[in-house]
Amino acid sequence: MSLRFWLLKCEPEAYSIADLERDGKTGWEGVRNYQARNLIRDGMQVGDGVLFYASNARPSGVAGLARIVAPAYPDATAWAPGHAYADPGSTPASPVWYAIAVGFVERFADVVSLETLKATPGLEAMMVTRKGSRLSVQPVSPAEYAIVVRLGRGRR
DNA sequence: GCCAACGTTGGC
DNA sequence: GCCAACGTTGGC
Repeated sequence: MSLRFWLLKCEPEAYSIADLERDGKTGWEGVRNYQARNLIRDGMQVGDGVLFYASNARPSGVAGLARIVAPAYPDATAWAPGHAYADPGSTPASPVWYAIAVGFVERFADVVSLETLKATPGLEAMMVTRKGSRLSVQPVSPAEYAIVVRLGRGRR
């Protein structure tokens, strides 16, 4: 199966591309939206490319690249007592929520801002450029991924 | 901090 | 199953 591409959103205050660079890889946990869950559990494969998107940032935008480094696994934070993302509906025997392991690839010298994404031909259909798109896990086409990588590396 | 857009919840 | 109320997201 050929590689797929994704956009993952996170607020830098919670976890930034610099944190991922430091850690090398991280568990992308705490997703509590069914559409996003389905993409993680059913769509992501090891080796897939990830646009690391910083939301609620100045500016918001794609801060770098990552890669899926392990298959999806049940999100144990759902049944961790007192955890901020605890969900009594999800149990080890019957997990509802899934997480994915993401590895650092590259940090862009400059964030490719949402404003730039919106203004770049070829990205009109990209979910993140559409008004009101709140999904924290989004599919990205190979062509869109290539365009954003080019923007991030400063070549036009 | 504001608030529009969206997803979820729950009464009926 | 409808839909109003509510909570959250996220750009600005």
